[in-house]
Amino acid sequence: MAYHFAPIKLDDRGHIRDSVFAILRNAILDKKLEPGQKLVERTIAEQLGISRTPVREAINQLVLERLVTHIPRKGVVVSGFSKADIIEILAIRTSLEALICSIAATKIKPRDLKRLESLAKQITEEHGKGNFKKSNQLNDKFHEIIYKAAESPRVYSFLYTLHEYITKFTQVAYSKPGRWEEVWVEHNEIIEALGRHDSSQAEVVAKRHAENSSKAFLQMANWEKD
Amino acid sequence: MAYHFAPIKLDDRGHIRDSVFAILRNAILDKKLEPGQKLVERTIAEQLGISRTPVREAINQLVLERLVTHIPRKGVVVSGFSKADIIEILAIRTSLEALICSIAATKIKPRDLKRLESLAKQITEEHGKGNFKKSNQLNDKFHEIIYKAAESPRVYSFLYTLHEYITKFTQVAYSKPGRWEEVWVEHNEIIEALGRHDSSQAEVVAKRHAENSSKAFLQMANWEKD
DNA sequence: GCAAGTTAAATGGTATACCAAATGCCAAAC
DNA sequence: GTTTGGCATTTGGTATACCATTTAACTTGC
Repeated sequence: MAYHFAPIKLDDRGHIRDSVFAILRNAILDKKLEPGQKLVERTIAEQLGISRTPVREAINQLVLERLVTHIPRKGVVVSGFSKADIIEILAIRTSLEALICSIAATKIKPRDLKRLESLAKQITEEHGKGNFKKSNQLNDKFHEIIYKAAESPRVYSFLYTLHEYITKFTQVAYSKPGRWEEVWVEHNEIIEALGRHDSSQAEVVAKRHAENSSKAFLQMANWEKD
Repeated sequence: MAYHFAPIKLDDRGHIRDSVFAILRNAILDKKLEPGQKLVERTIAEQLGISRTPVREAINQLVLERLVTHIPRKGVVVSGFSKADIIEILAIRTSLEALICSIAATKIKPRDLKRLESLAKQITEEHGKGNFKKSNQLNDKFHEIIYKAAESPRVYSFLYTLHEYITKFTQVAYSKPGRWEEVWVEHNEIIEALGRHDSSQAEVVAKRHAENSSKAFLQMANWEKD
């Protein structure tokens, strides 16, 4: 029930608030902090061996990311993610994946297309060898290349955040049987559309890819709560 | 060049940081603060007659909204919005409008459909009478009803923020000749799709509506800068 | 014994104090 | 005159102190 954090290491030259933000965020996404749990500035600051100020700033950022909810005159509590929340997040990701892919189609360079082709092959290979962790990493890289090719900083950062929610918060071993064979096909459809610089087609196939991933994801995740 | 803010009124019981955030945000969106201008915590705090703390928190929020940029060891400066930025923002809005409309189609109640029908008529009427301000207000209300019907808090708040950027930051008298006749048609297409609870169709017409609005907007806004 | 009022603890919001890094200016040395 | 070293100022980051509000417990009166 109670939380406890080890004192923070001050070795790094980064800002304490960012470290605190990462600590709290990971604790929530890893479910070390349960939904409904109250976060008390002073307590966290004492445990980390720092003052309230950076803790405050970290908590403010968590509020803006909706990972915690500020209840006036009550403090902040860890938000719960309902099934409806997950569905909303997946839907947003789907929309923005389609968007970023259609933008990327207009800007992508041959070099990145080559890297995508190579990655798509490797993903399938590694999965065939049973290296699921590796294939997931490569999959992330695949999408990251597309994200970056679009040169759309806002869409990129939205998608990055959403991606972390989806993969970290829900610790689903993301591999529905047969899904990776579909992924191979869909990745090639995406590469093909990007290669032809066909925005509308890229949008269509990226949307379908994200929708299928979302479906597979929801099927794997058995949700209890509403 | 230099900025100056009047001392803040402490009458209201809301948090000072929120007031400061609103003041700075409006100043940026209204171009009272020019891009590249440096924001100094102490200076703003002194001018507003408060301490640095709430100013700090307000500035942090502005950083997260990308209205100001934090340059390490330099301070925060007001971000400029390039044409590419506007295009990105319009594209995100288009995607999310299509999404929220498709969600709304599955959830909308007869009462809201009635209100939409009535609003669509009023918008056209008021525009016909030359009450452009009024028709714009009603138009916002029209979209707000759809936003709320979708019961998707994250999409809603994204769209809300984007809407403020688009309308406030760019002070375009948003009325390309002939556009409102199209709007009348498009609004009715949206109402029709929502009424049939046809998600895919709602998505299609909402996307087209947002795309056309974006086009009209970009045509009206003559951008000088890259 | 129960209820109401008063007080003390908890907690978040704000103000202020302190510190470290960086920048710029001034003086001294060449 | 130029360059370099050092000091002062600026500025943001962090710590701490103070205040207001709320909650809860305890006491006191019925």
